[in-house]
Amino acid sequence: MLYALVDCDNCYVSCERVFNPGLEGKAVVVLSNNDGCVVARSPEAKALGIPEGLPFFQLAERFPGQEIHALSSNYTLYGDMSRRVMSILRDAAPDIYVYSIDEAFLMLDESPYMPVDYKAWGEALAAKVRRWTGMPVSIGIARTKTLAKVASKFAKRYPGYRKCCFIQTDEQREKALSLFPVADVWGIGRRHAARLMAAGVKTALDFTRLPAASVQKSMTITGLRTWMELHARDCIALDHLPRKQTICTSRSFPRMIATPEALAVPVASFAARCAQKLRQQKSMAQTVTVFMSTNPFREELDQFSVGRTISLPAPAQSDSEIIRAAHEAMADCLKAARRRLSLDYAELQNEPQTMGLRPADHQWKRAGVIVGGILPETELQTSFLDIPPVLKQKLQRLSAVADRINARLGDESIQVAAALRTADPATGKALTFRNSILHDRRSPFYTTDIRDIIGVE
DNA sequence: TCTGGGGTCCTAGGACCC
DNA sequence: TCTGGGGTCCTAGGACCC
Repeated sequence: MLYALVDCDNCYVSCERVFNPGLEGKAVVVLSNNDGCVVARSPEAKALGIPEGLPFFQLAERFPGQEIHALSSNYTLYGDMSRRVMSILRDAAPDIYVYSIDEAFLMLDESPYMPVDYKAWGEALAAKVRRWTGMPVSIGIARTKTLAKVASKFAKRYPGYRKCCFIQTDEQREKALSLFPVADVWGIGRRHAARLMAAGVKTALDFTRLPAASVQKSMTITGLRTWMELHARDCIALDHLPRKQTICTSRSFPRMIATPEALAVPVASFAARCAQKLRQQKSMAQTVTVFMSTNPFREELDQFSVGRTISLPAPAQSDSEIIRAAHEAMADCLKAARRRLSLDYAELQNEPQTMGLRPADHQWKRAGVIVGGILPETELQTSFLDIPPVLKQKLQRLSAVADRINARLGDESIQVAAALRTADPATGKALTFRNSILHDRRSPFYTTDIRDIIGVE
């Protein structure tokens, strides 16, 4: 068995360039939600030394006079481009595992009777993806997934590989690992890398020469698996988990929020989105967690973060059941926050100079909803603790109808009123939490909205 | 003024039971 | 004065990924 890792080069930037060739050869960055910080960079932007995660507002300060194109993220576009790339990969190999929006593992058979020149096969596949979608990809092929990752980095870095690197022999493996920084190995993160470097373990090859027992001791079984994979022993399983075990929707707010009424809107929106994801993967949840935190960058303000979990009376997947539980959990969170504040208040009363001062409410910067205890959707089980079965079925059907309308007319064409804000004073249009998120620099929905289709003049 | 989001896995340690 | 032991379950926190 061989693994081919197909990795899109600078995925988000490449998506933008397909439809805006003027960005070719320029320093381009794509920003997170609310245009918060840099999440993707073109090679030119990397060459300028722009770090990943740099707050957008520091970009102009840190790189004055540079021509840098900064774009809001357009996940609709990236998701659609990803789907196109993956469908080509699915034609190339029957067994494929989509690992993330920009990566997939292809499982390749090796037959002694019909040997395949996988190096040439990979080069042709990369060229085909590029020609059909405009997306540049790099392909690494090896006996384990960790080694395939290493190979793909070589394919990306050196044009001589023509977008495909095959680590075939032991000799090639050792050579590659001796040139590969230990910090870049899949599964070795910042913490472990720093410790290894300090101990003089600099390359992936150095790492493979450590005794297995000491690797397990300091990096648990997870680290040992990585060690074995680098020794060409296939041991990291990609669990084909069709259903996620938890589903989370969370966002930072463009401005901080202090009142429960204002917080209830995004929380309902997150809950509805979680419910929608549940229905998409044909699951039901047994618990709903809400968490929220203040702005850690505003050190002068009172800091607090809190999360509370509600157990549902029976598994649920409808918008209204999940939202109701989320609001209950949110109320618990706020109660805990208030308790904290009144403790602080009591302490303040003991200090003569602050006596009589009332601590201000927390200013929330970020919140989220997690649904857990996920079970496959089955026949509705009746439980005497649950809402009446007739009502439950009605709520299910209501959500299903909403899903169909949104599938046909676009997301958020119809939604639960609790996730709505007041009308936008300028346009009179209902303003949802989601379209209150800032994305001033977003490209058009070239591939998914007929109004945004590219024109030729 | 402005600082991302969504997951998984592993382990230590506490709660609880007998 | 002396203050069990072993098992299981759960959770929080840390580490990692993209």
